[in-house]
Amino acid sequence: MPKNAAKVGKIPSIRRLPQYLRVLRGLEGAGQEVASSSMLSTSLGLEQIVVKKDIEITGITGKTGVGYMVAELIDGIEDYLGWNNSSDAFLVGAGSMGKALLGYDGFRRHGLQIVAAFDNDEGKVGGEYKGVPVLPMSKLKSLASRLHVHIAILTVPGDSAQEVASQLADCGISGIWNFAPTTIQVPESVSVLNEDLSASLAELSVRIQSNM
Amino acid sequence: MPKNAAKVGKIPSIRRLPQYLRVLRGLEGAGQEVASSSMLSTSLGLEQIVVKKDIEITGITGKTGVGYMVAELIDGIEDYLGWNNSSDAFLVGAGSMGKALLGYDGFRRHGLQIVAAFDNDEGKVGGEYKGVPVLPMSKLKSLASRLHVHIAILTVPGDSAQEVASQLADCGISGIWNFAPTTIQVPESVSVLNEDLSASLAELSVRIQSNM
DNA sequence: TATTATACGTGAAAAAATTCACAAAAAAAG
DNA sequence: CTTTTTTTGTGAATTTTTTCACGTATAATA
Repeated sequence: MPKNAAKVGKIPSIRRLPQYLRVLRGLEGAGQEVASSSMLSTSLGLEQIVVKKDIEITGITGKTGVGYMVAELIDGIEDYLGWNNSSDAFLVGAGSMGKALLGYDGFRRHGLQIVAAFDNDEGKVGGEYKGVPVLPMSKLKSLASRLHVHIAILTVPGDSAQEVASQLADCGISGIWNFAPTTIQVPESVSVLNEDLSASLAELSVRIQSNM
Repeated sequence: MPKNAAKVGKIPSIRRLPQYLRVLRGLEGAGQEVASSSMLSTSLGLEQIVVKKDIEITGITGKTGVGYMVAELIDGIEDYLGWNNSSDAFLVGAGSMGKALLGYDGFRRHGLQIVAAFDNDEGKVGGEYKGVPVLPMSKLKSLASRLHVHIAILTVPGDSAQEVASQLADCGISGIWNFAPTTIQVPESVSVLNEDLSASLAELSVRIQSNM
């Protein structure tokens, strides 16, 4: 019925998968070999059926009456997300948000390795932060093609976001994680994910107002 | 039909409202008095019908054949979000992410004023960052009740998030914006909004894989 | 061994969100 | 003044996501 045969999958489910991964890794470290949906659901504050349906999309099946094999489920989720083979990323904009993300060690665990940061502030260029070199914007294109980097984290101010995004698209980047509070226009071949803090603040504001 | 008469509203719509606000403020600054859904949709890369339906939830109506009054729409959205009367917030955890958020001046525009930061690192306590004083955790409870603060931004490491969240709930905080990569358990009276970076990374990863 | 509790898998129902389709109003154009 | 274009508002259809209900398999218990 729908035109797109290759469906993307359920986005809310995809967004919950990392939570399972986090719990499962803890279980694995504790030597637990099996995990049930009820157990995962209580430790994450979700409904059991949500866990089962989410796991279903990864293709991993458990054993009736027993549960899921922890190691197999971890592999399955990582596989589904493409997080088992680490991919390199650039970070553009070494301001405070950029630095915060450079300091976030969770990315490594998720198969994302920030290999270089870029900025056009001469005071920042040349140095390094958390082991990641800060390079001038002029080096972006040559490095992108040389290192085959195709993910970029965009943490520049809103008014330069569009220009940088265009540059990134031009460099062959295929995914932009946009932290700037601006809508960026890129060719269709580039996936953009907006990390919009004000959206979350809006949701929280309304939830507080309605006492839930 | 549904049990809850006071429905929260459509969450995706709520999360998009700040985008309209951003564009509308730009228009207002440029002296534009009227804005149509088609114009808003093209500048944000959304479908026109999405814009119309989103605006519908705020209760603001436009004029057929003309559009929406910019000033009225801004007011209406701010009103709906509760962003017209500024509310104070605490930030707990003055690490790199905490500092990045303290430096994010967008909050002010969204009616959120961070009045104090808390940390238990003695090296940080006593100083200030971006004009916000960094106080010891021990001061949290007394200040919360004295200043009637009811929103907290949680930027502590994952392993102390639950403990701090419990403290916050104990202080009468009614909304927690959780940046820690952990599920926190709080009483029902407290709204939690998880800002899960790994969820976004998961979504981006899958989208890149499926070439869209 | 029989019974009970646990737990997966899945088709179907329900709810939420998006998209369509079109009537009606206003402005612009001819 | 009439026609065309633009645009809101909304009920309905569609799609997506969540939730339910139940069959079946496994383990534990009596």
